[in-house]
Amino acid sequence: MPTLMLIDGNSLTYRAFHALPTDLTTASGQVTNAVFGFTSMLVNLVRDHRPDLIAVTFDRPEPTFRHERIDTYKANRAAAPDILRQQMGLVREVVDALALPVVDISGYEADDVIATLATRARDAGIRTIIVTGDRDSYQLVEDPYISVLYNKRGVSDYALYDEAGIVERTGVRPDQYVLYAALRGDPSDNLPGVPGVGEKTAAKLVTTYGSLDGIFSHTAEQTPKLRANLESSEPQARLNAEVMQLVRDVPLDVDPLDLRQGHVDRDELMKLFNFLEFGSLVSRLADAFGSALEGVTAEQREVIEAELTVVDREALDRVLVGLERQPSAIAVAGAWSGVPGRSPLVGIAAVADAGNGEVLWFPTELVGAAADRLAALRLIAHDAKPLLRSMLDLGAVGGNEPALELDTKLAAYLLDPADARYELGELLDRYANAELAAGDAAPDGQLDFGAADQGESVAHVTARAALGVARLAPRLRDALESLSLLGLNDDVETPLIGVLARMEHVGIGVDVVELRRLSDRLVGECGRLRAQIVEDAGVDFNVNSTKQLREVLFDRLGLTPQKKTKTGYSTDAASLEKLLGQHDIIEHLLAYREVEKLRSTYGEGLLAEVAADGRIHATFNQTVARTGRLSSDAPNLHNIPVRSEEGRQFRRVFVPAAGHEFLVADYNQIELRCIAHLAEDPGLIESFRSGRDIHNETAARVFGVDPGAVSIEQRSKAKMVSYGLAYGMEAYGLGQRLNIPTDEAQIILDAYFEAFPAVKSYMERTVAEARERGYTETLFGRRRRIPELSSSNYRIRQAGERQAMNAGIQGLAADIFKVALVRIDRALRRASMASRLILQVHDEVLLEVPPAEHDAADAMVRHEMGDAFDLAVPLEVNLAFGSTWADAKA
DNA sequence: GGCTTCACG
DNA sequence: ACGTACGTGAAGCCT
Repeated sequence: MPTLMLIDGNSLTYRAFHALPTDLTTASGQVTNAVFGFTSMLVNLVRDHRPDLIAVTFDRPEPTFRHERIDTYKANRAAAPDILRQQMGLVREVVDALALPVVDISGYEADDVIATLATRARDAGIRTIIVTGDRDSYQLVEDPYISVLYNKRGVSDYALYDEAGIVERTGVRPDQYVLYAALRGDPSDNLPGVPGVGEKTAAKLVTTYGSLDGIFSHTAEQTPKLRANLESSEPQARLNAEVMQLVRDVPLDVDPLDLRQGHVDRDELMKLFNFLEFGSLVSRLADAFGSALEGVTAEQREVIEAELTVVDREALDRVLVGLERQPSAIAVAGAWSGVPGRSPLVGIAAVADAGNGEVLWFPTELVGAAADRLAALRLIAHDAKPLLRSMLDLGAVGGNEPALELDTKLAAYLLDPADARYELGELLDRYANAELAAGDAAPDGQLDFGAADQGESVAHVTARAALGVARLAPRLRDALESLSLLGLNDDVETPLIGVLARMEHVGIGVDVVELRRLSDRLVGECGRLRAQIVEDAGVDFNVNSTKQLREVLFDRLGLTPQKKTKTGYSTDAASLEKLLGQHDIIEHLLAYREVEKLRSTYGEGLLAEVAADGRIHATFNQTVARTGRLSSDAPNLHNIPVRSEEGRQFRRVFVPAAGHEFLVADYNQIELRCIAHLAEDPGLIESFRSGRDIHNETAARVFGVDPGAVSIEQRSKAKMVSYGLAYGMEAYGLGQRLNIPTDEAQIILDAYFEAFPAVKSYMERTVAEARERGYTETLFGRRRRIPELSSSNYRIRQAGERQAMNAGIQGLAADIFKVALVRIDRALRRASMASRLILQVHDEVLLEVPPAEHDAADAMVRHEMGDAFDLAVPLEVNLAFGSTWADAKA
């Protein structure tokens, strides 16, 4: 007996979508979780059941608006459909590419089409396996002709039901199933059941009475409660039965015997699978479809292997001349004895001609001599910044501007800044269908130089890395182009690498004596406060342990907990402040926390980072922040205290080189200006263009008073709303920060959005667009995936919406600032100035300026920052000079 | 390695 | 009924 497999395309796609994470995407950002899951299921089903005949059914486009609203029991349905809908078309393409028959009769439910085909097949003596995640098809089961392969959940959890299976699962026979289901209802189709009737009761009623009429004519035999429920639900149950009964005679012009796989166009199939990056599925195709796809294999996967030529002093000049004559970029990779860029460079591997040339190894003793000329080449590298920094540290790079053509790590970050890691081996796997040789990468993805014995193994690992870079670069360049990211990459991010490398290399001067003194003072103060706190508590405990502190405050002293964390009551500053006055310990704790933070992180922490040259050389990370911002570590120079007087002392220990002064410049209100521009809000734009105090202007509009009559409180409230705006703040959060009730905060928020209506619609528009696409985009084209937007968890989804609102704003500000950095650096070099960029802090730059360049630097920085980008409002720059970081403020 | 807290924009 | 402001990095505790 031939076997027909009928696959419910919509149902399986829907299951796949919810079983797999939406961060499953192609290099070009297309989410593929549902289409991948469906295809994988399809291949496995065919492999395992070998049907002679097969068809896939599709019905209505996707959950309609009406469905989304009604299906409140599945909150995820409301948020998910956009990126699910995108993939439905791809699922159809996969099915078409495999030349599988599609039965798609608009106007009929897929269920009814399946029921009709299964019935016809039965009449023709064909066995049918129905594959679906929809229980309605249980009613069709009929030995030996029709069985249901029910997708319970996920992509591999199935149950195959024959008649006995249905009885075992539900307690009723397939021909009784409609009756049973009518009593229970189906929330996903918005069909309520009889209250109080679950699996057991429904099965009992059905087997006892056999029909709706039977059940409803014997309600008197039930318990009073069930009787009442049955009687009040009778109309609904009868309606359910009518709706759930599948139609088995849909007018289809299809003969089950015609449902055979057609001729597969292998080129088309491979094109589609390559686009979807379904490499792993390709090898499974022949296994499932046999002769139709025999011989179809995935693109050959390359394991990177390299022969290397060790360059010696004698050959150095000849080798470098050879590289200098290369028409295309040279792929390079560096090896270090420790942290890349921060420890001694062991050597550099280089390969020309897109990886087809000799792989050259410049051992450590030649790097110094070669660095200047290597840096003058057009280079591609994976994470070029440490390499550039080491070349600068070697003192071998003169005036040459390293001409970076592509940084594969940076490119991968731009393609998907939501990713956690961008290690070479992972990118080769993902983008180039290649892999590093076994052992080249440690479990964390970093290159593994073996025993770091500076011998052969280091050279070989590095050589293979250089070759990997050569393989990867063209693929990433294509991916950047297809996402329209080449401009951002070539004009902003790649030029920035050298700027940051130089800033890291130069570092910032520290007055170590002063820092030591400051730190020591704090150590003493911490000790005194700690003793005081222990005395207040009446028991010795570790004040740094929140766990122990909780016990002291809330158990021993009986103070009132303010809010909870995952592990217990919170002891953070906001909670403690609410307890002020209730016990002396609170005041001392707050003081201790502040001083302890300064001591540990900024006192001891900064001292530990001062290098032998008396300067701090932080690392500026370009591939970390999901918004496009930079980050700083070892140490983090982005969070040096400024808000409190005590903390601000630390800015005094950052000092310019002898005979220089600091120039500090920052953008005024850049994020709020970005909001004004993006939202095109006339009121906000006008407020900024007036040049007057923005918070005062805002308060005047929000509270409907004259700008001259704005009170201090009104201004501070308006300021808080403006700050919270870019974060998607709600009334509750505003209330917390202003220390006012939530409903009062709501009134202020409402007034704000009434005064600036375009801001509100911008926020809504942004979230809607992000949900539809699965990612956000800045004006510069910087993308950020937000998979949280399709989470089934309301809280996570809401967080995703706030991220979406913020991404375009913080991201645009970051883009503008990066442009400013590149412009300042370029202006310094063009004018051959001695002033140097030292530091950046999101919207602030710090330069070291010799007295002779005071005025020139002032004018140049104002100009390059102010003109970095044209917004609908001016970019205002504050600028000041000083002899320490603390002094340089306007 | 997770959690809490807190420094900055 | 629930939770409630984006983005970082560092220190210290605890399992």
